[in-house]
Amino acid sequence: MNQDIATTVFESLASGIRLEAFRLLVKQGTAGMVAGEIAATLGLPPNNLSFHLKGLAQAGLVSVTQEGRFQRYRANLPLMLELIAYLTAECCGGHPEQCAALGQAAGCSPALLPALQGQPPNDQEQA
Amino acid sequence: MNQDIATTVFESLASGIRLEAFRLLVKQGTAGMVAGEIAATLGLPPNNLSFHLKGLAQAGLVSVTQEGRFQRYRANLPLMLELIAYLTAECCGGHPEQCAALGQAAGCSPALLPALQGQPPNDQEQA
DNA sequence: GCAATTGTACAAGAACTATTGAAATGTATG
DNA sequence: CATACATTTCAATAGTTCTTGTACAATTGC
Repeated sequence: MNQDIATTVFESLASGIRLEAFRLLVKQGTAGMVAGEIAATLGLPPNNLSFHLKGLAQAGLVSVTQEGRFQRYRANLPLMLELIAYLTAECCGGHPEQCAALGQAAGCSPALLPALQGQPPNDQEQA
Repeated sequence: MNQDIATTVFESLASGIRLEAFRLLVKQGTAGMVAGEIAATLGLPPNNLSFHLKGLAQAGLVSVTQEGRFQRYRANLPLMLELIAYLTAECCGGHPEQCAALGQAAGCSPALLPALQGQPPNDQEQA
């Protein structure tokens, strides 16, 4: 993870259409969805959705697989985890207990946490 | 958390300048930094930085406190946690074990995790 | 009250992004 | 081989964002 990748990812999620498409794919998990399904679910013209899915794919947030004449899209969760780690790197200048005074967030994330906890804090490649 | 807030936050972090400013403030923790310090650290013209800090503040990612003639900025970590929860809401369609096959992310985030784990998965306000 | 310092607000131009419609690509089917 | 289907690509337009320079407001100290 570096600044370029991070800004690209954020830029990708800065559009309501791309954000909804990504969240929809997160919900589907490894099953993913084909382009037409996504367009129908979100009520969007296929060419417009294709434009945004392309952006998500270039940012690495989704992956694409061809299935006959369908294109199946899947969310890339590991990238999100890297991004979170990048954002909170060296957080609170070595006094992370300051960050612990929080009380929100839910969803499915608990399932993601073991992966986070298994790693000791380490420096990113920042200068 | 809703789509509007989420896109605003992502939009805020989609600029390299704002991303670096936010990460810098995350590192400072509750101490925060005054505008001039941030501008000097990032090597930016004060008016340009002010423009971007304003965007971060409007998105809620940073808070501002006046200290005499200084403006002290601090990162808003709880908002980031809400955002992460929003992104991963209902992830994998009720089969979150699919998400567990990850292995990355680090930094200070382990300190943030108890806050996440304390909550059972629940629905967001999406339709 | 006056000047210096810190920080923000405003305006203009260049660059970028989003949406739409039409056409093209590639795959399955009769 | 011809047709229908799923998706992408291209071109044009409209709107938005970023950067720079200048001007303004607020606080401090004499």
